[in-house]
Amino acid sequence: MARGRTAATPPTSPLDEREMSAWHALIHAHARIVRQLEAELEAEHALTLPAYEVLAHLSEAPDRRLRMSDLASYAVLTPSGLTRLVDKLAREGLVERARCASDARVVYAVLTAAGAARLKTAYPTHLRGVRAHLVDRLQPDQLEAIAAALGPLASYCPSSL
Amino acid sequence: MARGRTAATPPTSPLDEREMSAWHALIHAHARIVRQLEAELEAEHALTLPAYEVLAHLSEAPDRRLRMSDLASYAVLTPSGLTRLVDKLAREGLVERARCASDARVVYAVLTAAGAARLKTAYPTHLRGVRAHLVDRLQPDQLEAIAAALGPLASYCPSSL
DNA sequence: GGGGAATAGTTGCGCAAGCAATCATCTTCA
DNA sequence: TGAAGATGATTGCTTGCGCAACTATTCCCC
Repeated sequence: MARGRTAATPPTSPLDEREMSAWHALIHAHARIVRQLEAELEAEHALTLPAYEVLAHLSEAPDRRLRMSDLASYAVLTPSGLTRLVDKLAREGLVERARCASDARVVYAVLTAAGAARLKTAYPTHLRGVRAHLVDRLQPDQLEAIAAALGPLASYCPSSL
Repeated sequence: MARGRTAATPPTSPLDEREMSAWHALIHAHARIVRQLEAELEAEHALTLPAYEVLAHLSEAPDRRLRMSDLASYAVLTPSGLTRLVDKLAREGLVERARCASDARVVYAVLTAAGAARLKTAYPTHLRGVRAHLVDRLQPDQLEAIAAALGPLASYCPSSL
């Protein structure tokens, strides 16, 4: 816990102005962007953001299928959260479950034709939202900086780690 | 809606590599950081992150009190969410409600002594978390870049807008 | 090869929190 | 002044989702 430090400093020094504002900016910007995006997605296509992301990731996966646990990390959900989300999407016919031949423990979520179609219609909304609320409001170098700074903190860890 | 664009471009052009990775980095990093932070806060002090933020904002407010609606925007909650959170904190004796003399519609949330004490013990945990999961993993200029880029997108809008 | 640990996924449970509707109060302006 | 609209806060309802516990399968290795 205690890494080398001199006697007089407190356990950890308080956040300075820059640190505080970065932290708050991250929290607030995220909340605002995600909320708007989700509201639009929900209003126009009856999809939550995680649901959209599940469909999107499946559509880009080989064979349009992914293991549940990989999908969970992609979609920023816990395994249990993903199970229920896939339940729901399956009820709507947008994905299907498929067992894995070589390992009976794993389950694949597979994008159905209906799911692909739904994704296709929702895509413009999502794209427009990401642009309107994030991308188009930043300079290219700012986008780069965010990706470079936050990317390593995200560490997808799909199946690995 | 449609700002000037030439005929051949699609409604909105798809996200390029840089844009995609910034967007994903934001989503994933946020999720990861907030989850860890919240887990620690909850385990050590039985406080959710929004609850901590409410206490923290109150402690810095003049007279240790804030209007419900202002507090809601600070804490990144909807009014209804804040009402219930304050309900809960009040039940635990960490905050109190106070009516406003000049406007009977507004309610102040006021930090109690117990709330201040709880905040004081939770502060190190929060601080350590923000450092460990965000601040200490970035270069100073990266923090600056995040604050500069995301700050405007957050737009606190405390009571004003 | 069989027993214990690890891994994949699912469920029971509970809670946090958003939306829409409602109530109370204040403002405005005819 | 009094009726319509704004504003602040709360509640009913619903849902998404995380944790912890559980089952099923596979891996490891003695």
